[in-house]
Amino acid sequence: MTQTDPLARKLRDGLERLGAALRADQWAALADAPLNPTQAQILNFLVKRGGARVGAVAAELGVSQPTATDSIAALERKGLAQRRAETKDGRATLIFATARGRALNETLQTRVGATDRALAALDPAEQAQLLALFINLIRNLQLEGAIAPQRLCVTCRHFRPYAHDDANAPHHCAFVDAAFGGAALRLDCPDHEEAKEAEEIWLKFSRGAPTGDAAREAVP
Amino acid sequence: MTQTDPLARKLRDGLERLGAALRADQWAALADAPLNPTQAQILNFLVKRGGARVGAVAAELGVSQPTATDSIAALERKGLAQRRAETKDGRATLIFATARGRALNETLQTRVGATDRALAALDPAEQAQLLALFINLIRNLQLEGAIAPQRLCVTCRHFRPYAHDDANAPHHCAFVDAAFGGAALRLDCPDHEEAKEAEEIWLKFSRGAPTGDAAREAVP
DNA sequence: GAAGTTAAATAGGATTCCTATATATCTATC
DNA sequence: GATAGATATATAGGAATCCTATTTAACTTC
Repeated sequence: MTQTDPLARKLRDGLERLGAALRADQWAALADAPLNPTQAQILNFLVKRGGARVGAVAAELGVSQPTATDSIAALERKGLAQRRAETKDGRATLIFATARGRALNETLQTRVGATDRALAALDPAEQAQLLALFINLIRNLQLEGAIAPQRLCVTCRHFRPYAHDDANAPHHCAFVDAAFGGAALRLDCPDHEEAKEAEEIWLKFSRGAPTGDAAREAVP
Repeated sequence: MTQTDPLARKLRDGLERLGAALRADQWAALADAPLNPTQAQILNFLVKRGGARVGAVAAELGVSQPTATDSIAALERKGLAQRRAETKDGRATLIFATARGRALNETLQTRVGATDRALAALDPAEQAQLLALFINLIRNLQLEGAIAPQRLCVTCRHFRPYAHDDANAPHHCAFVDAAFGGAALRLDCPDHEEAKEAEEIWLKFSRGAPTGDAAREAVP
């Protein structure tokens, strides 16, 4: 592909538009809070991961390492994050959210913005569709090396796509040993372990249910 | 809704992730160009619209008006945009891309980044699905007043959803007087005219094809 | 152990991005 | 038509983001 195809170009424009709306939303949600969207995003990442290196923060935000250092310093000044030496590697620094940081993150994460409402207004089938498409895109970006590996179900060694007949919960997670449906697929699971045979799992997943109705819905 | 529902929350996270990837992409694509993603986005907007007011630029980017003024000034310093008095309204300023600006925009828009490739890797049916979902979301945001009115087919008075029997091109545009399919729906059409009966058009569109197979695909 | 690689910090600087306010101009009202 | 209010932008002021290039320290490899 030497040229963007028109539809992909349109989708990028749409993504850009939604991204801008999300960013504006975040500023609005933080109007009374002592931080800005970038800091809030880092804080949430630190809480979710229970600490992270500077490089991981930079990769998560998609910014350069010095920028991550800058923003982490801002969080530190505000007493929301702390820096500790990494024992395994003397070059590295681990960043943690403080108790105050965790508490603040908790209140911020429950706030509902315009984008949340727009997403919630989709009907459940559309939401599930969108989630599947996002997972697909994130996986594509990961394969390209454009983003750091995400903790997706579809690349996890515990994931068994279409292990069950139940159309509402066809998948199985071997870690929690439970069946679940497409709407419960995760983008960032703490129990994730990268599968060696990720490609194989993906094929099984993207092929859809293995029964007769696996035929494409586009076909009448 | 006083609390984000879990799936909507997950979708917001996904959107955030894709937005970050897109931003990183834009920086990479502009590595050798004399501007940054924000300026490039403004420049593209100015070219698409053939000029815009400061306020419209701010609304498009989802930033405050002074921020838009700042970035427009940066484009002006670089000789890529120009400011003119708006004749209709003495308070307003119209911003235009210069010939150099238009030329630069042209070369930049043809560049293909990681996000474009990730989108292009989706199969055509998935791309069409994603476009429909984006349109739905953008419309929801517009209804909430969270973003400025976009020039969408689905809110245009020339749009006739499912006017034809052809499953590949069921819609009709009365402006160009031609049939077209879901993949050709626009997010920013220069010929757009806001429909008075937008809600009605939307209902007709979202209900799907009016024939017997209009039943929800979720139903067996 | 030397050379190369990697993680983070530092330096330096342009720009983004905000809120608050000033200025002009338009619009609606008495 | 004068006046009050609303609107469009610019300005002021300042914190942070964000970059590239470089330095420092620590790990890794041969």
